[in-house]
Amino acid sequence: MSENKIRNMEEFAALSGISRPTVSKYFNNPDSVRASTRARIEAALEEHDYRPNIYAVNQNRRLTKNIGIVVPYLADPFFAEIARKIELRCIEAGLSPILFSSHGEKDLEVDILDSLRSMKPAGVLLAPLGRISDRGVIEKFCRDVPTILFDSNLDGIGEAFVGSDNFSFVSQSVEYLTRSGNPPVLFEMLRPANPNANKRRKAYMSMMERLGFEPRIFQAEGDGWGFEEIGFKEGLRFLDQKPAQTDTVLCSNDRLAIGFLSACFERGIQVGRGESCTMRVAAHDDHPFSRFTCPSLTTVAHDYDQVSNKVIEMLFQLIESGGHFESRSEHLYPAKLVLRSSA
Amino acid sequence: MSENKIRNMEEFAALSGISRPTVSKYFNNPDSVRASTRARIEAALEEHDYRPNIYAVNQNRRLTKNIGIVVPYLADPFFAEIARKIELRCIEAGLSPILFSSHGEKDLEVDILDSLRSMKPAGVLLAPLGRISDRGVIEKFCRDVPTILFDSNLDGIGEAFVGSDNFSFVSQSVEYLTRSGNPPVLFEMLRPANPNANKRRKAYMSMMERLGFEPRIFQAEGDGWGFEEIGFKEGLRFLDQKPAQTDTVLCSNDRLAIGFLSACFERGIQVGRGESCTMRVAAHDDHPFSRFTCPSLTTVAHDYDQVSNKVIEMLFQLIESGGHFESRSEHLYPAKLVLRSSA
DNA sequence: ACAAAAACTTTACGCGCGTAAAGTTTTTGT
DNA sequence: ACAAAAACTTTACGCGCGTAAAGTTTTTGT
Repeated sequence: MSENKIRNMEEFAALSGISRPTVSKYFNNPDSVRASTRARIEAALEEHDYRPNIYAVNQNRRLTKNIGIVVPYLADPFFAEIARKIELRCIEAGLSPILFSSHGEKDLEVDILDSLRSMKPAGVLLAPLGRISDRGVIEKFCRDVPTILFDSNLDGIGEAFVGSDNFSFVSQSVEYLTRSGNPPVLFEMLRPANPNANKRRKAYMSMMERLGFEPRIFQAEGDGWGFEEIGFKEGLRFLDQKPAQTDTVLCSNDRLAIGFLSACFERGIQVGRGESCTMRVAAHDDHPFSRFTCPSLTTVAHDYDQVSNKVIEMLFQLIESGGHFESRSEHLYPAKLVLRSSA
Repeated sequence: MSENKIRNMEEFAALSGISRPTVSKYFNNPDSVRASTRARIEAALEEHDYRPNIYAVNQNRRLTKNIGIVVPYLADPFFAEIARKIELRCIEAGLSPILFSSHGEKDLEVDILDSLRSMKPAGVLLAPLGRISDRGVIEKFCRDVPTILFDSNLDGIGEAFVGSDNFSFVSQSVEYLTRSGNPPVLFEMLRPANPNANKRRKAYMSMMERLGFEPRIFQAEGDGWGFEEIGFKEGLRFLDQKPAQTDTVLCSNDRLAIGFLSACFERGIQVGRGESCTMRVAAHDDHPFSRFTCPSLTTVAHDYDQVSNKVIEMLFQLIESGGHFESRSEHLYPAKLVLRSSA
């Protein structure tokens, strides 16, 4: 590796003995040049380490190879995990993923879409905030930029939606809980940050009806993304109700359940299937920490791999189709019951 | 907002009635033009929504306004949290933060630095992987790109280091535990992913010596960033040792403790200060979930705000100094003991 | 061995901006 | 009100690349 720095493609082309337009062609697609010239260019690349100026490249391309990935709240390990999977797949495919988090704030989501728009990305994978999203802004964005929604759906927006099937989550948890004990009360947020929560409530209602039980819902107060805190505080309020409503609680998601379990512990209530236990708790999502709660949490798991694979597959299809699909499709993946100790 | 799209700054300048060089000046620094012309430009901006092409802008600037933020493992909520704070501060200051996660992989860290180098960032905030980092690559990167290290230090690399004082963590936890009960055994990883762990071990040794107790260390097997799993599995191994070593355990970090508490629960061991409890557990970091473990975890907290503020302050100083400091400085912030129920 | 096809070179222009230089207008300070 | 300073306009060039067009060399297939 010689130390003389190369300023631009012109200089590099001269050193490699290949003309600049051909070198340019190579960087756009190494397979588009003859094997012998490719070898010469790569030999020169070994010697001199040169990389095309990404800004000059992107200025002249209609679309870049950038992929915007937007999640609503990165401090939630669930999103960190799925973002990680998607990122790695993009890198493998020679694309440049750029990760953004809306941090639970509507304005920040708008700002992110704004700067994404000026980045001319080949595609955007957007998990919207949901209930509090500025629907108009997102709709307009999706008309300008090829976008696939994931995790939470906004009807009719984006080229496609990929996510888990909320009915599948709830049907499995309700079915299991009713089969193995008393029917569950649903513990959820009064004003959920995420539209999946609404779908889960509806699924709970319909499942309970189908099984011939009366649905009962406890709605926790509190806003924002501090679900554990809400689950804890409102869990205490729930537990302190007299008379006790039930011995079986189904939390809308694992993060609420983590707080709820903490409230049970605080009140000295033993949770689980054992004889000495007076409460059963289950939830949905299979959060990375659910294996380590006390007791470990019985939950229903997303199929991370299926969802992230499908997101990537749809993204590639979208890019090949020139950024637009004939019709919008929705892809829902079933969830898997994970039996642990809490119910 | 009229709908005719503006192609470039030339067109926008014409519409605003101001010459293009002055408009360019405005976008670089709105305060550098007369108030009256600024008003005219901003009036036109209201009407026509135009934004300079970032690629053309960045091509011509020696340095961009991009700030690279690199963390070792984003699925760890601790890093998600500190990244969030730093990101928001950059946005406030008119910079463009770009977040990367090494996902615990050496090669990915190298790739990230590689692509950051070609992005001509005004500055980079790097929390390196640590023990497994390719030290040579990072050293070379820091010579080319103005970089501030945070969270974990690499001696002599980067323009400055900002982080928490590991000795402060351990001195407070050990002091508290010895004062209120039996001296603690340190529960740590045999091959910690992070150099902070080594500093904590040394601090533990010296604190125990100073207080006149014999240091005892349990080293958990296992590699990678799945700390909870390691804490759980090796926690079981620790608890099953006969004879029992101690009733007081100090985990090197909270994520190990989350797994360890789960192991205690599994073995039916009651943890806490109460009369019926047979084990005390404490740790370090004040992980976002530590408030919701069962029992809630006594730990020592990073001063997130101080650290992230200082990181940002040093970044701004670095940019003003033209990317280089006269001498490398290290800034360590003391931690704060957080008493909860586990010890 | 030959023609056709493919891949290359040479030349040239354009992308959308930063920015320098020279000249003009507006503002500032007394 | 006046000169000096500041801010502007006009003109022009450069950044590092993509890419088109015309001409040349190399490869391919028979």
